[in-house]
Formats: sequence, C-alpha cells, structure tokens
Amino acid sequence: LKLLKRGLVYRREATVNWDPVDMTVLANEQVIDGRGWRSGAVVEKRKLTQWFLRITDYADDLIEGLKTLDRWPEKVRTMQENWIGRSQGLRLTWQFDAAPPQAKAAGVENGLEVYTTRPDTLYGASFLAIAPDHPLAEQLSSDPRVADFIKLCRAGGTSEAEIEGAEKLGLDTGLSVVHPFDPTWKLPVWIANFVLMDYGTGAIFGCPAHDQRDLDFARKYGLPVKPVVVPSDADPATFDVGAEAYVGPGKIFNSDFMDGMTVEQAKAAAVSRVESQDQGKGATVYRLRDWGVSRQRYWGCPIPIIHCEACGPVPVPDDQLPVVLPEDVSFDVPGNPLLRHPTWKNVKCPSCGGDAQRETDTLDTFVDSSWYFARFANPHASEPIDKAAADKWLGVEQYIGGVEHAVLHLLYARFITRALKDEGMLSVAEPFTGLFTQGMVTHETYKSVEGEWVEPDCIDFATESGVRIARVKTTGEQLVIGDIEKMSKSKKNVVAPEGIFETYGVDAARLFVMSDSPPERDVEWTNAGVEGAGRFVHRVWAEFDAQAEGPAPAFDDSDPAALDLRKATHKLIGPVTDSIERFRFNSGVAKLYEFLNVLKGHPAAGATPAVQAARAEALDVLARLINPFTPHLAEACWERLGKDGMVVDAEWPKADAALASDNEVTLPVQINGKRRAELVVAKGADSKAVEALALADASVSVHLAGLTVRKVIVVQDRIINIVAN
RNA sequence: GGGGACGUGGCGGAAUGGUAGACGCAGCGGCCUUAAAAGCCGCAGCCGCAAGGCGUGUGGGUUCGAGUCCCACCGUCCCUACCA
Repeated sequence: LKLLKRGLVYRREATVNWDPVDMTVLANEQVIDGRGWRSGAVVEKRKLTQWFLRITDYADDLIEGLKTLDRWPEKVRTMQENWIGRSQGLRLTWQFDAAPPQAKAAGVENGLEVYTTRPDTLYGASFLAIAPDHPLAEQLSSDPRVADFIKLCRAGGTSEAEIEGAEKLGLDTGLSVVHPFDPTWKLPVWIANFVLMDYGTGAIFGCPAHDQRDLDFARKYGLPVKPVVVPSDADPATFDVGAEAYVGPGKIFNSDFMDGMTVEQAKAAAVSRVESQDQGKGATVYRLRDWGVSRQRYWGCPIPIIHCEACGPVPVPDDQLPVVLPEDVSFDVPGNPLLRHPTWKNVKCPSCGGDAQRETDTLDTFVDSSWYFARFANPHASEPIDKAAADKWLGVEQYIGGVEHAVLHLLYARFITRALKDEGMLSVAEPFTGLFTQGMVTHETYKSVEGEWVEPDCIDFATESGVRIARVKTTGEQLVIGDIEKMSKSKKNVVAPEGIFETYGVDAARLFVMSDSPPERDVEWTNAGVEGAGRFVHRVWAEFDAQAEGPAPAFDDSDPAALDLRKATHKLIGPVTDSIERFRFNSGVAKLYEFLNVLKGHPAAGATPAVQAARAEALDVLARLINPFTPHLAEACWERLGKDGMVVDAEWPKADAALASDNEVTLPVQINGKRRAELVVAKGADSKAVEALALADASVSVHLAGLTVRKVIVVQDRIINIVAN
C-alpha cells in the first residue's frame, strides 16, 4: 500500500498468458513452447485487468546501479542490462496524407507515431508498419480483410521455433503518410506481423536497406529498397544491398542534408531537424516492461484492495492489515479458490460502507522474495522492517543463488529495495553487494522405449560387451540412457538425499558436492563420487581413532619424521583457508586429501614420542580444518581428542610461518624453455650463485654441449632458464 | 540475430606468465584372505625396449618462458530475441 501511495502500483488491462486447464495466468518463463509448464495445455493470450508494479520508473537507476556491483558476476550484470534494454532514438509522428475516419477513435488523428534508433536512415524509408494489435489496426478491422489478417497473425505461436521460422506477413491498409523531410513523398501504411505492440510505439518505419526484417518484408511485397548508408570502402554509385541489409557504420548518401555525414552525425542531425519541425523528440526507450504481479492463485500474499462499485479499488485500512487468507478452501477444481470461497471476498467498502468485494488475485511470489532479507535483519519486529537492524546488516555481503534468477528475483529485489529506500524504510539501494552464482546438481536421465522417464532408484546397471546397460529392476526392461541434466522432478533424475545420508552419511554427501567441481559449475551426481568422499571420512576417523589417548609428548623437531609431519601440517593451513575464502572448495578438499596421505605415512602404531606429538598437533589442526566441509565428523574427532566444547566454536588454526616455509627449494633448470635438470638450493639464494650452480650441473652441461650460452634467466626461488644456441 | 561462458588424460578437474595433468573417480598390479568384499601398498598423458620425442580445440603472435596474454578460426554450452 505504501508503494501504491507512491504511485508505483497501478491496474490496467493487459494481454497475459492464460492456462485454460489450470485456469491461471502464467509468467513468460512458465510457458514452454507455447504450453503451460504444468498442465501442458496450449496457452492462450487473454486480456485481463491486472496489477502492475512500475519497475520501469527505476530502469535508468537499475542500469546505473549495476556499475557499483563489482562483486557480481559480469554475466549477471550483462543479462540485467540487456533485459532492461535501454536504447536511444527518436519518437516521430508521420502525418497521414489523408487521415482515415477511424483515426480519431484510434487516437492517431495527428498521425502515426513510430520509434526508431536509426533516424539517420530516414531517407531510406519505404513503408510504415503497425502491429496487428495497434489501436489503428483494431479500428480498421471493420474491414473483413483486416479482421482476417489480424486473426491470422494472432494464430502464430510464441515458441522459439515458430518465431524463428515465422514468415513475414503484411497487409497494405491503403492508407499513406507523408515523409517528414519531403512533403511530396508518400509512404504506404502496412499492418505487419513482426511489429510488436508492446515495444516502442507499436509502429515502425521500414528501412529495408538497413534492417534485415524490413528487407525480407520489402522483398516479399515488392517495396522499394533504397540504400542511404555506404561502408567507407564501397562506392555509393554501385553499392547494392542484395539479400543482406547493411547495418554497419559508414557514410550517409541519398539523404539531402545528411549526405556525407557519419551515422552518428546523421542521427543527431535528423533528431534536431525533426524536433525543430515539432514532429517528434529524441527519446530513450526500454525493453523492460512493468511487472505484472497478479496471480489467480491461493498460495500468495493477498493484494490488500477492496473493490467497490461506487468507489472503485479502495486500499484496506491499516488497522485491518494484514489481510489473512481463509483456511477453509478447496482445491478439488482448477482455478482460484479465493474466487469461489463463499464468504471471504464479501466485505463492506472501507470508504462508503456499501457492499464490496476483496481482490481475489494474490501477489506473485517474487514480491515476497524482494524484501525478505530486510525482514530477516529482525524477524521479531512488530513493524515489517526494523530499519535500525536493516541498516546494520544490509546490503547482503555475500548472496548465493543460481544464475536462473539473474533477471527475475535479482532484478525485482533491486527494484523493491530502491522503492523502499525512497520510502525511507531502508538506507541501501542495492540489496546484495556480492553475488555468487552456484551451479546445479545434475544427473543422468533414463527413458523407457515408450519415452517415459524412469527414476535412477528403479534401475540396475550392468556392462554388456563394453556397453553400459540400464534395466528396470523389477521388469528387466532395457532403458535408454539419456543426457546429464539438471535434477528435476519432471525428468525423474532426482536422487533422494535420505538414502545417500543413510548409506554414506551427510558429511560424505556434502564433501562430495564440494570436492567434485568448483561451486559455480554444475556437479554431476555419481554414486562412485560419494563413495570416494565416504572413504575419506572413514580414513580420517581411523587416524583419530588410532591416536593414543592422554596428553601428547613434547615436540622434538630433531626427529626428521616428526618435523616432516609438522611442516606438512603448517603448510596445510594457508591453502585450505585460502580455498574457502576464494570459494575454491574443491581445491581445499584436494589439499585435505593430500595431507591425509602424509599423515598416514606417519602412523600412530609404533610412533616415536616425537611423531606422537606431531600427530597430536596434526589431528588438532585437521579437526578444525575439516569442520566446514564435514562438520559432524569434525565434532566426533574433536571429542575423540578429548577437547573441551565444540570444534565449531574453536579458533581457526594459524600456521607457524617458520614451519610452513622451507629453507630449501627445488628449482627446475630449463634450456631454451625445456626442463633439463633440477637444482636444490637454499631459499632466497643469490641469482649469480644459482646461475653458476646451474651451469656447472652435469646434466645441464650434457644438453649444452656444442651450444653457446646467450643468456641465463634466474627467477628467484622459481626457475632457471638458459638460452643457448 | 544479439549477448555471455567454456574447450587440459578414459572421466570430474589442478596449475599468482615459471617443472602441465595436483586431488579424486574409473583402471591395472601387488599384499592381506581358504575365497571375495573392504582395507593397505604401488603403477598410470601419448608414442617408444630405451635414449628421447610429442602433448592443454586449430593456426598465428608477444615473451628467455604461454594452458594462462593478444589476433583469427573451429567446436560446445548457457542466456536472450521479429526490441525497430
């Protein structure tokens, strides 16, 4: 209601995707190949009065704000920028040669307004085209030819393949308009199926030479094609567009006052000429539409509005908020239970006291997810948002989610956060200052010969003559092994976690997901992989279990085996810590595996006191380092060591710098970039001395035989490269 | 059509411009066992008996040195779309 008062909420009739089986509006994302994602019914276009949030008010701000999100993936920022789709151009009205009688009813008595980003090509215009649902087209549909054509256009599907292959269709209305720069030049007005009502003005001017769609259309209907931009390396006299429109940069020609200008210069010149003639104005247009939030569903936040015949839509008074959904609803028939509930919707008008009805549409779930993080700052506050708490916690420093939310949740939340900031309820404009988009868990898919998806749990696998075979456990029916896809209920390639937890444990499952791939990438779920993680869990436990109880002996670094283990321990801390901070969990896990192998090389059985001491230290560090990866195991290990409290509360280990660094390094010696020898030298050894050592090395001199050394590059503690020929 | 990402062993993947293939999976060999499983120890990019050679999609370039940087191409995946 606060957004409503701010003018950010409005109601209008809109064309929506209507699922006739589930009897609800679907978002564009929920329409797959023209069918409802759940019902599979062919989705209809329907006009419904819907509530909208004015996200377009924030279009510029949302684009500008992207520049501040330097801890967001470039990809997501690009997607949002493209989605908002700001373009700079010109709105231009073309006067009718002779206005039709329907012009007034269509609201175009002053002419047809078009939007273009290419005013520089105005002299290449050859026709005007309006969308089939443009008001003028609708007014003209008393003509059966027009009515039939509009019907034909609507029949066209919305699926990708249909749009891809769709033929350009047009109908000449017989009307004509006058060119803004030449009163003697008349252009025909067409209705065309490729013009969209909900972008720009729903009308375009066609410039076939410099737009592929216009060219296809012009070729089909025999309309003129007049080039007005020529690439700098082409001759205007012979330049021909052929079958491909020229959309690149170049010089303007055939264009009177713009001749010789660059495309950019001509755009500016055309805009100022049109503006001086008072026929149009430079304009910014966005691809972004306002956000339709009405849903004909029960499970949603009620829209706090009461509809009164006399007063229109009236906000629910504050003291009656929140509107609570009724619980005695039935889902036995499709459609919105709120609409058929016998009493819930019937209320008195807060304004006039007369009979009125509640709004039965509910809000899109994305409305709730657009501000929950502000509520989470203090979920017990009596007000929706505790501003002091929100100020303390927001913006969210590290947000994690799938990339599928790039232009849905992540855009909506940025919009609502800005609106709440303007309302004074929040102080930040950006809800999430850091974003990490994690990958999905995927699994192989299996299909029966009839094309039915089959769950992995019902399948036995075997290898027959080198080929992997999948069969249904109960019937033995052979299955087709399909692609590895995102786990989804519809494809039945979901592996229920409970079974895995029972067999391998929660820690093994968690460890596998983290160790398999970097987290931004998809993970293919495999039983073998989880087994590997399970082995690690058991091996770690075995080491703790084998450790002698009681206080550890004192360190003795003169024992080479003990020192070896202590060094490995202290060398482990840095990389594991780093891997966590950099979200490179798979590398961190690899380090832990590596360390476990070292630890196993210093077994508890028969260990010297020095090794026992080193092991005690190693286990102490290991328990803490594995805690983020395998928390349950870590606690059990911690307890086994006889430590107080929980390892989750224990301090993160710090490496002893002296033990973590070596005083000797092994340097590869390259000759002309190929490794020929290795040299062990003191860390930080002088370059000249290292060079001398390298040149004196026996295996180096073998490879240098007959060559003259031209140059020796010594990168301290890294590498030696000898250039010789 | 537009935008983005990515190409490294049989597989998942490591690698601040500095020894490519860490670690794991699958595989192979051995130990243990009456036997198997588990476990433990070892081998393992490709060609070659070896010496050695070749290797990060392809072709160029920069560099003492390129998986990494630059250019072109090929391929795969994702997003988006008759957006004027």
